[in-house]
Amino acid sequence: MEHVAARAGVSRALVSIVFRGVAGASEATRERVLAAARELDYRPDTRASRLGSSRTRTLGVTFAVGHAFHGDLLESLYTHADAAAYELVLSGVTPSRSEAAAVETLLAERCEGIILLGSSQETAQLERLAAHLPVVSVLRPVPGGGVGVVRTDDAAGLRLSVEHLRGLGHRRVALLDGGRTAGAAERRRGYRTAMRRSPALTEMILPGGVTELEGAEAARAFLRLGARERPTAVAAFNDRCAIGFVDVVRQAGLHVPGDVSVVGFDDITEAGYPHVALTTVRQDAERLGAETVRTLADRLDGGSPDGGSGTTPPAPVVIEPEMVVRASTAPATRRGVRS
Amino acid sequence: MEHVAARAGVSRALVSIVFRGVAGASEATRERVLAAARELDYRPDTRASRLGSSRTRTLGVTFAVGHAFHGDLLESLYTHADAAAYELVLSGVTPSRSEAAAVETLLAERCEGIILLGSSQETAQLERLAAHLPVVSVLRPVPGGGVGVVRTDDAAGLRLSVEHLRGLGHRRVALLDGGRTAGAAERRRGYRTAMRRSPALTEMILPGGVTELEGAEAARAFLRLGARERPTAVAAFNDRCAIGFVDVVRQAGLHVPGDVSVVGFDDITEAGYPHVALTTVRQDAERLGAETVRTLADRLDGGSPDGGSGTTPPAPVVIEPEMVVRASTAPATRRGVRS
DNA sequence: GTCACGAACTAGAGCGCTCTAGTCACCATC
DNA sequence: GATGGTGACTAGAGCGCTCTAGTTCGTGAC
Repeated sequence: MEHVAARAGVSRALVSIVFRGVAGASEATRERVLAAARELDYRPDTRASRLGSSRTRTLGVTFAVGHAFHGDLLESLYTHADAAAYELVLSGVTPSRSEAAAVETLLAERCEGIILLGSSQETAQLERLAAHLPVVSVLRPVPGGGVGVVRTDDAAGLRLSVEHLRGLGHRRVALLDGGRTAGAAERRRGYRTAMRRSPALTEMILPGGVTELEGAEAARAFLRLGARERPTAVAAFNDRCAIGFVDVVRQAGLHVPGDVSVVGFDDITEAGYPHVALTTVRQDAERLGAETVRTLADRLDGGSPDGGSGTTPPAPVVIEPEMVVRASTAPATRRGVRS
Repeated sequence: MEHVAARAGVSRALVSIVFRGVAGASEATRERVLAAARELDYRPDTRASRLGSSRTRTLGVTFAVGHAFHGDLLESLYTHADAAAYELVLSGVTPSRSEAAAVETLLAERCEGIILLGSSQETAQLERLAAHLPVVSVLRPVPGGGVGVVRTDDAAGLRLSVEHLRGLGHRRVALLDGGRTAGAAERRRGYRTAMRRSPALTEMILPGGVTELEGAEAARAFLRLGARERPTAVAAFNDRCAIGFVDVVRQAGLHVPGDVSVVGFDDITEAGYPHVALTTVRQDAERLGAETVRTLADRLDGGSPDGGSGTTPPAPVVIEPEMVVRASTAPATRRGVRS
C-alpha cells in the first residue's frame, strides 16, 4: 500500500479511499492509484482491512462438504451476499470435523453473522450461540425465536405430495421417513395431516433416511410386504432416498410408476435428468439463500441499532414448496395391487 | 485480550504466549490465563493474529460446491492441514462464481499456498499464479513443473479397468469418454494403451462425461448399436457416469453385468451401496489430501529458504489407483452378444 | 558473596489496513 | 475583503494481535 501510494504520488489514506470505493478522490487520482496498483500487482489485505474497520462485513457459513443441495444453497448465498456487500467465509462440516468446531473457527474470524445449513446442533446450543451474534438456521426449524430460521414449509411439501398421489387415485400411500434429520419431523407431521384428512387413505411409515442407501433399504422392506398391504405409492423424505428406492424396486422387476408411484423432495439436479424423471417437491434454493442473506443484512445493517444481538427476534421465514410432476407417478391401477 | 490479561493478572504478551501454545509460561499461569479466557468467553482473533505474525499459516482451497469427491478430498485436507498446523480457507466455485474469482479472494486473504481441486483454468494462468506462491493442482495434471500436481495415475486406472475386463473374457470394451474434464485425456490414453496391448480387443469410444446425465446419454447411444457391434463391457469416465449408464441400460431391459459389464472410476460412496455395487477404480481421497498438504508444507516450512516461490519445482505426485471389484462386472458370455 | 544462567514475564514497536479530524486550495457570496 | 462551504487530500491513532529485546528473579557453581 505504501508503495502504491508512493508510485501514485498520494498518501496511503487516499489509496484506502480508492480501494474502498468511497467518495473523496477525484476521478484522475482514482485512475492513477488503480494503475499504480495494477503495475505493482497490489491487492488490499482483507485481514488488515477487516481489522481496521469496525465492521468485518463477513458472514460465516457452515455446510456439509459434498452435499449437493448445500452446494445449491451456497451458490445462492454467494450471489446475494455479494449484492448486499458482504463476504462469505465457509467452514466445512465433515465426519471428522464437527459443526461445533466449524462454528468455532467462524467466531474466531469475527464473522458478524452465522449461517448454518442443515444444522444438527441442539437447540440449546444454538440459542447460546445466538445470544452472541445473529444466527440463521437454514432448512432446520429451531423453536424459541432466538435463532433466525429460513426454511421450506416441509409440512406443506408433504401435504402436496399426498394430495398429488390421492388425486391420482392412490389409497395406500407410505412415507419413507427421515428420522431425526433436519426437517424430518415437519414432513412427518405434514404427511399425517394430509393422510388423516381423507378417511379412504391408509397410513404407513417406513424407516427411510437421507441417502440412496436408506431408500434402498426401505425398498427391501417394501418388497417384503404382501400384495394386499403393499402401498401403491410412496412419498420419500428426499430425492436421494427416493432414487435409491426406485432403483431397488426396479431391480426387483417392478415398474415405477406402473406398480408403485414415487415422490421425492428437494428437486436436486439429478431428479430432473430424463432417465430419472422423479416427481418431487421443489425446495427453492435460490429463494432460501436470498432470504437468509436478507434476514441477516436487515439485522446487521438495518433497524436495530444494537448491532444485531437485538431484542427483536426475527420471524422465521417459511418458503412454500412447489410440486414438480415428472414420470415417477401415475394413476393407481389394478397393477398397483399385483404381487 | 486486554481483559483476559487483567483478569489473570499478567501482561497481554503472556496471554499471547499461552494461546499460541509456545514455551515461556509456567503451568500455573497457563491455567490461570485459560480460566480467565473461559470466563470472559475470549477467543483470539484469527485476523489479528495472522496480521501480527509474519506467517499466516493458511492454505487456500478452491473446490466445486456440492461435488461429492471434492467433499471427500476436503475432509482429508482438513485433517492433514490441522496436523501440519495449517488452517484451511475455503473458496467455492459455482456456475456464477468463477475459479479465478475464487482464487482472487484467497490471494487477498494472504494464503501461503493454494490448492485447486479439479482446476479448469488454463495452464498459462496457473503458471502465472504459481510464480507468486506455491500452487498445487489436485486431480488435474499441469505440464511444465511450475505448478505442483497431486493426482491419481489416471492412465493406470483405465489400464486396470481394461485388464480386469479382458481377464473376464471381454473383447469389445468401450470407453465412456470424459471429454475435456480434468484427468480425461489421461484416462483416454490409458484406455488406448491397454486396448492396443492385445490385438483381440476392439476399441470403441463413446462420448460420456461427468454426471449421470451423460452416462444415460451414452447408454442410449449404446442401445442404438446393433447386436454384433455392441460392446460387452464398458469402462466409464467416472462412477456417476457409470451409474447413469447402468440405470438406462437396465430400464431398457438389459442386465448388468449379465448383458454388459460396467466399470466406474473414483469409488464414490454411492458405488459401494449394495444396490449399486459398482466395480470401480478407487481414487484414494485420503492419500491425495495427505500428499497435497505435505507438498505444500514441505515447500513452505522446509528446505527452500525463499519461502516457497522457490527454484525447486516440486515433482508431481502420482498415486496409484486400485481396482475394487463389485457386482457390475462378470465374465463375458454368449448373452453379451445377444440383441 | 557474586556471577552466570535460564525460566518467567513485560514493554512496546509493528503488521496493513481504516477512519476521524484535520489542512489546504478554490470558489461563491455578501 | 472577510466569510463560509466544498471537494481533494493527509496525518496519525487505533484495530488485536505477534514478537524482539528486554527485565526480574531464583538457583547453583565457585
